[in-house]
Amino acid sequence: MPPPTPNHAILNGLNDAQRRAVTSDAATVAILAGPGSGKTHTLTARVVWLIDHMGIRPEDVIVATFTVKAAREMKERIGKALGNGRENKLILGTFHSVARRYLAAYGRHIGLSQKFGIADAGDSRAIIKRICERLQLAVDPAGALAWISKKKAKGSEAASKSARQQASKVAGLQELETCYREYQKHLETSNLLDYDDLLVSCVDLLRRFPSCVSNIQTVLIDEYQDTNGIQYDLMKLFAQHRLRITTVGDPDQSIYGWRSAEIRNLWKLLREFPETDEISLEENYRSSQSILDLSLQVIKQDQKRYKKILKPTHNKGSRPVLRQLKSASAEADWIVSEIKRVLIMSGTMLTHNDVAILLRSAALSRHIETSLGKAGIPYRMVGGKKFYERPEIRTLVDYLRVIHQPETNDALARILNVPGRGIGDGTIKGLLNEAETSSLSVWAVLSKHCRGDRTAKTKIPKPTEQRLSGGLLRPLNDIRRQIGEASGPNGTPFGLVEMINQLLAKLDFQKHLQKAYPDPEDHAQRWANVQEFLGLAAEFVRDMDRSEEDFLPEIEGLAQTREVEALPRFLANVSLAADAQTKGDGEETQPVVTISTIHAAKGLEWPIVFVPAVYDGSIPHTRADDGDEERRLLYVAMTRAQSLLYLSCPLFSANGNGERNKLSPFVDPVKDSFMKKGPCLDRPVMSEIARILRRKLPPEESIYKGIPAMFSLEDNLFPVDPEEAKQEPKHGFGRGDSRLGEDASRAKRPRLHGPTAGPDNGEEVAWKQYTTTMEQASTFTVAAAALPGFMNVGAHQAAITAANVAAQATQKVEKNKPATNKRPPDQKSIMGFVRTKSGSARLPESPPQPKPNNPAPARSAFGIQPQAAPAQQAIAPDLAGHKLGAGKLMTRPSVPSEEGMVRKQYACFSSSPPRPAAAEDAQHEENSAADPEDDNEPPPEPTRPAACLHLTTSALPKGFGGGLRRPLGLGRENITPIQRLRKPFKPLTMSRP
DNA sequence: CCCACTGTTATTTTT
DNA sequence: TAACAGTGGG
Repeated sequence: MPPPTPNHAILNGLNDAQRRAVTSDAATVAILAGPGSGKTHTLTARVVWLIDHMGIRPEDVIVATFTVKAAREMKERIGKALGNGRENKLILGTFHSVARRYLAAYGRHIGLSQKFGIADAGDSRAIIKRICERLQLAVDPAGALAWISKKKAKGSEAASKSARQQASKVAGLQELETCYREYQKHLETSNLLDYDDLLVSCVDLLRRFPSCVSNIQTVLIDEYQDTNGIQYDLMKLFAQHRLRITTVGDPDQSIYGWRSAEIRNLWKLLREFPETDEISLEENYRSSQSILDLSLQVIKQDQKRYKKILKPTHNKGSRPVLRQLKSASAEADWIVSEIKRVLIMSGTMLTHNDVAILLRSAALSRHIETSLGKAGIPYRMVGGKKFYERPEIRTLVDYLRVIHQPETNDALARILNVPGRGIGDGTIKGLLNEAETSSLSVWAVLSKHCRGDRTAKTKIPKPTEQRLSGGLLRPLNDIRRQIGEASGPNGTPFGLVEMINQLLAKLDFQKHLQKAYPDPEDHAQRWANVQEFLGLAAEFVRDMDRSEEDFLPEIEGLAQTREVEALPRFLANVSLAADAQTKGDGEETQPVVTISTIHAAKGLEWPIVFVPAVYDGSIPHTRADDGDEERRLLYVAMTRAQSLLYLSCPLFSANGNGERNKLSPFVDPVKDSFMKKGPCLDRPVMSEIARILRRKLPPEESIYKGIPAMFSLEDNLFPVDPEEAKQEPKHGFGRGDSRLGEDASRAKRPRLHGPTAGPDNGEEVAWKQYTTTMEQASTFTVAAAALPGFMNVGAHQAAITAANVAAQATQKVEKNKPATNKRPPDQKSIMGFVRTKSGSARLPESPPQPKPNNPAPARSAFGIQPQAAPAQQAIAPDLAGHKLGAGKLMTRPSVPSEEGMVRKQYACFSSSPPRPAAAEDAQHEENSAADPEDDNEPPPEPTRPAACLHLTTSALPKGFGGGLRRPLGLGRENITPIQRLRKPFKPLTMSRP
C-alpha cells in the first residue's frame, strides 16, 4: 500500500527540534515543551506526518487532550493541515470524551447499560449530600467527594501508596469508605457514571477487551503534565497493541495537581519505556525577552523544579509592569485606562482582541467587568460559570435527561417542582427515599401513583397530583412517544430542536421564567439564554449529520453499539462541556477583550496581558495546598504575554474591613525587576512591539491624529504609590456600605476620558450579569480560525535553510551513528534523576556530551520506510526572498491561504511560526549583558546530559552559524543547554526496581 | 406541609 | 454577592 501523498510541507514551519519531534521514528516520544515553543503546532504536525507520511489511517490514531478547548483547537489545526475532512476520522478529544465514546460503543461488554448517563458535578454533590444525611455521616460532603475522586483518579498507582495514606488518615476513613460505597451503589442503580468513572470504566473495558483498540496504531497525548494516574493507565491501554505513544508537556505548566495530575507521569513513562525518544523544544517564539526573563525569575524560585531552558527568539521588549493600586476597583479602572492608552498609542495595530485579563479565580472578574462596561469596552468572560450550569438551562437539560432516562432520579428531583407545582423539599425527599427503599425509580413511583396502580407512601395532595400528572408525566410521555414513533424506518427522526420547542411550550417555560425572575431584564436575559440553547441544539444536530465523528471504526468480531440518536449524544456533549462551535463565521467580528481564568488560558497567547490581584491569598490562593502549583499558575499567566505584561495588586482587600493585601510572595522577591508604571509608549517602544508581533505600526502622524484631546499619554492617572494618596475614610464604612466608599474614591481619582467619566448608577445593570453567553464563550477559539496556515513565508525560508543545513549535518553524523533512535550511549536521560536515587540527590557525573540531533534510523519503529524528503519546496520566489532587517519594521508577509484570501495576522493561539533569525546578533549582546540567569552563569556543577535537551546547536557543524543566516532554532551556540539542567526533581523518591 | 422572607456565610481551578 | 439555612405565616 503506497502511502498517500507525503505532505512534507508540514515540516516547513518547524525548527530543528520540532522537526525531529515530528518525524521521530521511536515508538515512544516524549516532547518537553516550554511555553510558546510551538507545542501544539508540533503535535499537530506529528499527527499529520504519521498519517500522510507513515501511512497510518486517521481512524487508527487517538489524540487525547486535557481540556475541551485544546481538543477543539487541535482538531481545527489538524483539519487544516490534513484536508479532506479527514480530521473527523481521528479519535480525538479529551480523555473523558474519548473514554465515553468507547463506553458508548462497547460498554455493554462490561455490563454497562446501553444508555448510561453522566453525573456532573452537581449530581455528584447532591448524591453525596443525601447519602451523608441519610446515613448520618459526619464527613463533609465536599471533602468526601474530593476524596472519592482522588481515589478513582489514582489509577493503578494507588496500590503502593494507599497503605501508608490510609494509616495517616484513620479519622473518618470508615465513613468515607461507606460514603464511597453508597455513592457507587447509587450511581449504578441510576445508571450514571461520574467524570472519573468514565475513565475508570474505560480502563476496565480495555483491560478486559483489548480488541476494542486493536486497530490503534498510535496515541498522542497533549498537556501530558496534567494527566493523572488513571489517565496514564488509559493512555497505555489505548496504545496497548503497538505501544506507540507521543506525549507533549511541560512540568512548569502543571496546574492541575488538584485534580490529581501527576507530574511524575513524565518520569514514569520514561522509566517504563526506556527507549523513549526525548526531545525538548526550547525556543520561545511568543514573548519578548524581558517577559521571559521575569517569568523565569518567578518559576525558578521553585527549588525542586526540573530546570529547563527557554531561549527567547524575540527582542528585549519593554519591561513588565507591577502596579500597586488602592483598591480592586481602582485596579480595574487602571487596567481600563492602560488598555485605552495602549490601543490608542498603537494606532490601529492593536485591537481589543489583543488584550487579555487573566485571573486566578473567576470571582475576581466583577470589578473588572464593571470598569470595562463603564468604559464601553466589549469583553468576553471565559471560564468560570458554565453556560449549562445556569439554572434555566440546567432545568431544561434535566428535563431532557428525564425524557431520555426516566429513572434518573436526581434530575427528576430537581425538576419536580420547576415550574412550581406545589411540591416542596419534604415531598421530594420523601419520594427519593421511597424510591430507594422500594427499588423503584421516582418516575415509576409517580407514574404508578397517578395511574392508581400503587399509592405512594409519600403524601401527595390531590391537586398536586393533578399538576404532576398533567404538567410533568403526560407531556414527557408524549414527547417520548414521538421519539419512538419517529425513529421508525420511514419517519424523519423527531428533531432535537423540535423536541425542546415542544417541551418549552408544554411547560410554558417562558411564563415560568417571568414568574420566577420578576426583574424584566433578568428574565428576558434568561429567555435569551434558552433561545441560545435552542440554537446550540440546532447546531449540534447539523454537525452530527455532517460528520462521522463520535463513531469508532468497526473492529472485526466485536459488536459495537452505534449511537444514532441525537438526544443521548447531545446530553453527553453537554455534560462533557464539549460546547458546540456556535457560528463563528462572519459574525462576531467585533474585537473584544478577553477575561479568563488562568487555567482556561493555558495554551493561549495575547500581545497584552494583565494579571490583576497578585496578592497573597489570591495567587497563592488561600485554599490552595500546593504553593508550587500556584507559582506555576502565575508562570503560566505571565508566559501568555507576547509583548506587554502587567501585574497589579490592590493595596487593600476589597471586601474585608480594610485588610491590607500583601504582595504575592512569588512576585515580592523580584518586584524590583518590574517597572512601577506602564511604559512610555513612544515610537521606539511601539516599534518593538510591532516587531515582536510581526505587525506593521502605522505611521506616526496617523497615530497622533487618533489621539483624543486631553488624552493622557502616560500611565499617570493613578498614583504610583497609592499609600500617599489614600486618606479616605473608606475603610471606616461597614461592609454593607462599601458603595459609599467606592463612590468617594471614584470622585477623587482623576477622570478618565470618554464614556468612563460621570456619575454612575443606572448604567450598571446592563453588563452586570449574564454578559457571557454560550455563544460568546464558545466562539472563544474563533480567532484561531483566522490563523495563517502553519507557516508564513519567513518560516518557509527558515525551513528551507534549515532543511539544507540539517541535511548536511545529518549526512556527516550518520556515519558514526548507530542506526537506532535510542539515545546514544553517551547520553543520559532525564531519567538520570530518577535513577540516581539517594537522598542527596546528586547528579550523574558523566560530563555532558552533545548529541547529534538527527539520528536517521535505518529501521523505523513503524516498519515503514520514510520517504526521502524532497530537496526543495515550491515556494513563490518573491515570497521566499523576504527578509527581515534588524532595524526595520517587520512587515509580515501575507500568505495566501487555501482560499486565496489573505488571513489576518492576529493569532490567539500559540502558533507563531519561527521567524528567521535576523537581528539576533544584536539581540544576543543585549541578552548576555542583561540577563544574569543566562549565559554568564558560572559553569554549573557537572550535570547530567539530557537527551531531552537535544543539542540542536552543537549538532550544527561549526561554520554554519557564521556567514550564513542561521536557520531558526539553530540558535546561539554559546549556550550549552545542558548547563541549565541541574535539578534533582522530586521523584528521587521513585526508586527503580 | 408549603412558601416567602430574612439573616448568614463562605468565596479556586475543570472534566 | 450569591447561595443557603432558618423562621414565621398560610
